[in-house]
Amino acid sequence: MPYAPEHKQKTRARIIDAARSLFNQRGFAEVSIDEIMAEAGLTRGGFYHHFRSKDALFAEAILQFSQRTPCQQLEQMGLDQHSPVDQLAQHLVNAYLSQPHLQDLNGQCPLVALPSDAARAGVDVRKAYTELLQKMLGLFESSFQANSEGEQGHSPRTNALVLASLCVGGMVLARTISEPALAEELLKATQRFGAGLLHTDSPPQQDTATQRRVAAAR
Amino acid sequence: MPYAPEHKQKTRARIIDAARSLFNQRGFAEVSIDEIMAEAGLTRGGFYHHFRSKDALFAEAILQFSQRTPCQQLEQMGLDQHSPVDQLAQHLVNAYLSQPHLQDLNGQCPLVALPSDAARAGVDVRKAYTELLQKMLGLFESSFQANSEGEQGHSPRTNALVLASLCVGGMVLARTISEPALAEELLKATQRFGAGLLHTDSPPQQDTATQRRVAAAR
DNA sequence: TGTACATCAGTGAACGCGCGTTCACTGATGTAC
DNA sequence: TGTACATCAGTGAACGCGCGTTCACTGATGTAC
Repeated sequence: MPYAPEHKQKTRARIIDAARSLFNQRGFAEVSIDEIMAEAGLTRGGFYHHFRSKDALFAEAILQFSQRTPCQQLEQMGLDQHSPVDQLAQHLVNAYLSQPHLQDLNGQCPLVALPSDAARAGVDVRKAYTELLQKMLGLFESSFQANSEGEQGHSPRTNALVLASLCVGGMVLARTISEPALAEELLKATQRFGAGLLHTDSPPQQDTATQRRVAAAR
Repeated sequence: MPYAPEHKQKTRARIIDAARSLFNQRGFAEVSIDEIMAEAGLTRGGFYHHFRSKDALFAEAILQFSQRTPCQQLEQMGLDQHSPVDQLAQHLVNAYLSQPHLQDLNGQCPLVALPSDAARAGVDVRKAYTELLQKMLGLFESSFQANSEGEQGHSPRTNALVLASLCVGGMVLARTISEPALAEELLKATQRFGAGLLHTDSPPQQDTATQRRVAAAR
């Protein structure tokens, strides 16, 4: 048995990471297997020892990100499962709809980077994409559940679906348009609205004093 | 002067229409110039008599849609500029976040069909994409202006940015995921939330009776 | 402890293919006489 | 009114190129003796 058993796994992980980064930056169709393998420090020929096809690698790349989502990164940074869940959601929304995330082509969320690529890919890719969305929804939903105290607003599930659409939609539009000022406007508006939704479950009714308090708390 | 002057323009429009339809269905990189020309009833060679490059055609295709947006279609269907503007916005949101729009790969809004394609294209494409978004924002903003009567909610501009992000984000996610049930959930949730936002400017506070009234009105 | 060996991760040349773009041409058209 | 002509929209073969994938191979590795 030549080579340690983890050797191939490490190489495989390196290829997946290179693929995720390159796909995020330039899209699935625009990146070649040659480039991915070179980025991973290898040559083209070995690719099919690790993956069935380029499409299979695409699915793996999204799955890998799904397991390293900002949620987990925040969790690892001191917020364990028993700390108030809404704080985690709030941090995620703020980080998601931020200039750093807008600039971070390499590390950005695939939900934003690759929506139309994934929509046209095979079912494995779309399943991975769905799994990533489900994770985001789960986090938001439990945050709304923890926060709603018999109020008359929408259900936690509805609010979670709305907040996820807001995060992805705001960022997708900001990414695509050609005017930085409008992009900034989009991020600010969706971030503020999302924060209000999470904080009080009734953002449009909050007065400006509340808005100022929310802003200061950040 | 052979051929009537409008002859070339008609051919050009036919090519643009074929391109918009094919790009919408399969993406920019996945559709070849051969296919577009064939769809328009022509052969490949003539392409460069009409367009500088494939990228230039992409920009034209988005611009063309921008001039045939659902807003205008609704406007042409009896709602002139002086009728209550919020009705137009309401109709647009309902039509946008609907199953028919989800199924209509051919005629769908490019904001939804081609976000990551456009994000990686040249500046002309991104400008066309921006123009399309601006039109949507303009419609929403004037609707919120007409509807807000000194309430304490967000500004019309913020609400418009949020509603546009919601429409695009909800539809992009619904398009991409692999589970029809979740897609339907996304459309329902974002549509209901968007309707509430437009109708009362304070959706999360509306009680279930109000929700039922809004639902019945549709 | 040292050596021969079997394994298999990684190599790089080659395959067929379809792409965007170019170009010499053709032939349908409206105009001039 | 009829005909020769200049125009230019449209044709289709050809170009160079890079892609995803295959395959015979090579050589670094851990194991068996």
